[in-house]
Amino acid sequence: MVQKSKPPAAASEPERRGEPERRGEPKRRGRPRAYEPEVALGKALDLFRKQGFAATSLDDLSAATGMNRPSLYGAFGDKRELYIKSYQRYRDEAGAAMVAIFREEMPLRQRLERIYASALDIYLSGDTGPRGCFTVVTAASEAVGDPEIRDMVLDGLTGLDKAFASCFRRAKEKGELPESADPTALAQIASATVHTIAIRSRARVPRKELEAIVKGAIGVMVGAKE
Amino acid sequence: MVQKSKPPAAASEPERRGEPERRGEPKRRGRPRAYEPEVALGKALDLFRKQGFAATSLDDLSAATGMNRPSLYGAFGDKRELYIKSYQRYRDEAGAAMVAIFREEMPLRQRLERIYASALDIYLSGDTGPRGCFTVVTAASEAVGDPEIRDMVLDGLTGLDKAFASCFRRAKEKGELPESADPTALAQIASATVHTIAIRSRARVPRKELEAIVKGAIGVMVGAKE
DNA sequence: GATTAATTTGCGACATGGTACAAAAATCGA
DNA sequence: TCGATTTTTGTACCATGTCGCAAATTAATC
Repeated sequence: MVQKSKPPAAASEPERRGEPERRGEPKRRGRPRAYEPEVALGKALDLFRKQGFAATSLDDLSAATGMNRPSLYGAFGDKRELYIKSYQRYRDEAGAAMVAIFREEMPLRQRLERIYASALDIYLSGDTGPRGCFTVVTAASEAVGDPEIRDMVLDGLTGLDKAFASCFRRAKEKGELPESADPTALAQIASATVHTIAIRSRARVPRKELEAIVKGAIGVMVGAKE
Repeated sequence: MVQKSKPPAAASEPERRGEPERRGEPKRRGRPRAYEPEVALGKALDLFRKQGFAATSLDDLSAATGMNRPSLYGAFGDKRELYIKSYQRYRDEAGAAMVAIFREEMPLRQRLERIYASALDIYLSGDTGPRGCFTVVTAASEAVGDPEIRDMVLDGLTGLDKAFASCFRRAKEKGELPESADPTALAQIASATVHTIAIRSRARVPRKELEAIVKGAIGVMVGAKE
């Protein structure tokens, strides 16, 4: 029970009821919702990442979000739709962190180091256990049977491939890689390294070991650190 | 319904009832079982690989194995025990195929090609969809919450790492790799490549693309094919 | 007060994991 | 030959979970 139906009686004057981001929107009528969809979706995402789709019941979700089932249903649709929305949210968050590092100007090795450090932060976070990569976990489970989910997962996988590829291409142009380097192949190795640490993180391999894997992989990709 | 309770009235003489491997065993008393545990376990494994632990019900398992629930329970224990036994069976099968290739004498590049071809065969098989790598799928789902399962998964992951590492060490000794090559780092890349094709296979990436990934990775590991 | 929208309660039909128990089918001993 | 014994099978059952929905309730705006 996280956000429960306490009437927000704190500020007795009716001044937008503490909702943070309601700017120019057309003033919601009717009974105000007792939850914030954004934070509820975040809680749902946490649960799904922890337990997976099938092992997460609506009651679990209801307890975690503080919304009871019908409210959940009304706000997000059924369990599958909630899973999809959670996944989109994940992509927005995790993707944003990655994109920032891909965009910024820096040497190749440093960029890779920061990408993997960021990935490890995401995969190893979680109170009750490492939450792993939601894309990888979803690929392993729901993607086989659900075409819509599969397409989203594929989009995530190839998105990372492409980001890495263009990153290696730029590095090659700047002379950071030998002329013989194959940016596409390197990108797939880089993605594979992301996937392997995602998998291993879920098996509770400690961060030190994952960092060693990353270090070795970077060494193979851009040459051992002199 | 796969092996159903047809009394095996075919061979009317009571000559071991067609059960293949009952050699010198002390003659089972009581009503004979209507199933063969080996094939039932195989069917259970298929289902678990397809749907995962949580999404597979005892009724599903019962239907697939042709055993009804009490028989299932008596033969293998509860659902979790059955999952564990299925995983051990998978490791026996898939592991054997791999070990054979690792043992045999052949050039490094060929060995890698055969390893990955064998992996792809395993991951892409399945009537209803690619079954993927059971180790990877289990790592992503059950390994987080179940220490016993986690240990088995870790054993599988590190087993592959070690096999690759010793394979690269031998190759280096034989002069197939430059003196600067780092067998451990290469082994982790090789494992990562296995993991990435395992993940992607579940997202229904076509075999051609997976083979291209493998080819690129081999190129990075042992040098592009001249 | 009327309207609108979100909330809560609670239902109904069904699936789930697990078990109890009697009938069935084989071997063993006399 | 025939019953006793042993093991598996099949049916039925239980308590609990499960999803989705239809009322009824509450609170805000008009």
